[in-house]
Amino acid sequence: MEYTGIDTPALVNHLYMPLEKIKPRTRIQKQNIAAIMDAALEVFSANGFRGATLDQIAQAAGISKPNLLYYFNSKQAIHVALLSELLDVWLEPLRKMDPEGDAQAELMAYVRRKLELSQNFPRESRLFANEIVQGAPRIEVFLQNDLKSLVDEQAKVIRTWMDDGKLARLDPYHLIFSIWAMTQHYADFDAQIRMVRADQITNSYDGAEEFIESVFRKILTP
Amino acid sequence: MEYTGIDTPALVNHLYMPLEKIKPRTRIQKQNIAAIMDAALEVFSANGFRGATLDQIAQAAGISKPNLLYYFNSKQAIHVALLSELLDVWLEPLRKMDPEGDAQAELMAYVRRKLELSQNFPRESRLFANEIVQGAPRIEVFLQNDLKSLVDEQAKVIRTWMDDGKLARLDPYHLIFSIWAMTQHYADFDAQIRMVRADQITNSYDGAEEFIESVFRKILTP
DNA sequence: CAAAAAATTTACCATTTGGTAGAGATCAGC
DNA sequence: GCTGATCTCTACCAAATGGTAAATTTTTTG
Repeated sequence: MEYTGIDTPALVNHLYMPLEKIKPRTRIQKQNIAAIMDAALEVFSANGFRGATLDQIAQAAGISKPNLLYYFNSKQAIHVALLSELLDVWLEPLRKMDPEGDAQAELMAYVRRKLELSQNFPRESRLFANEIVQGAPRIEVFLQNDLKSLVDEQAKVIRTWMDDGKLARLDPYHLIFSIWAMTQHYADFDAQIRMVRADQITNSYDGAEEFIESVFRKILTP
Repeated sequence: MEYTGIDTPALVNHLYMPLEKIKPRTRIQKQNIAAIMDAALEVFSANGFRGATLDQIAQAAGISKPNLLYYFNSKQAIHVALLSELLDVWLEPLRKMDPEGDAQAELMAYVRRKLELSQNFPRESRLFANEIVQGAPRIEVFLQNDLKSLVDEQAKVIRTWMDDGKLARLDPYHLIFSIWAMTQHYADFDAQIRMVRADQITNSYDGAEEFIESVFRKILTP
């Protein structure tokens, strides 16, 4: 997910605005902020917040550390900017699940979109994984509010579907968690999968779609 | 400071890792090493290798940093000792799966044992999660050897069972990965689950066993 | 109990790291 | 092509961090 220029925390005359969305105004800002965000994604996702260094990020972005700190005035600021830019995209598939649509088709589409997302954006997946494994200290508020209400809402939808006999009866929360678990596993534990299957496949996702689809089709069918 | 090779240097006259090979000889050694390992598990699992500091570990263990370094001569050494002490325990359930036993019962028992393990030892689960998400730099060799051959072996067993019609036909590797994904998710993403379900449950594992068992029963039944 | 061995403490050190100051260079708009 | 705003560079700094040296205290053992 490359930085698009939309809703990014920016720095104006060395004033840090934590979650304010400010459009970069100049060509150079656009360019540098995009480079920084991409570099930060790379470095944070591979090392976690504390494991990442500003020097690494600056180098990956092709600028100097002080210059990096001209755009984001702290390490936290970059991290927060990254996460908040990403959270929306990450939840879109779940949000898109339509109560009016066909129950099984909607859920299978969710599974498929979620898998695609983690396949196409494994670094983003690992960025979140790093954050959550370590207790989600920097996105706590978001999880408790936005994520929680979305999940609650969609769990209700799923429960209605089950009540109507359109899906096998299962705990909706655990169902959602199992979708997360199985789709993200391939991105988050990519290293393990590649090492275990080194002689058989080069891409962790090989065969994953068929497997996951068949699993969820089986367990969702009433 | 950070090096990736395996270090075996000894402190004073004895004490080298892995811990299994260490024979603590005195009461004090036994006590302190146990305290250090527990503290290190706590700190590493919550912060990752790089995010953990020796000061934190020493404090959690109730000793001074130099004293800590009297028992383990580097941060790496503690980490390696921890991981190698744990790896055996962690793989035991998979190893225990018996080709002669009843296919479904064996696999369901594996699922149950794996879930129990991550439920009873969530810190251990997160220790591995941290390590693998970041590319498994310090347990690469183990994954490529011990883990790989065990998985290959048991995948063969599972395939035989499927050939004999005792299980539904699925990719054995993906089946194993899905077991890992679903059981570990509750430990590794505990923070997320607790925040999403803050008003409903206090323990992430609430309802997990029933759900997971019903899922795997469904997908394994031919 | 005395000597040897083991354990702990105090006092350091070199690097790394996040972050700053401020001078100088470059750019955009008139 | 001038001027103010934006951008980048050099030179730093203080705190944190992994680790060491060596003296001192405690424990074990003959």
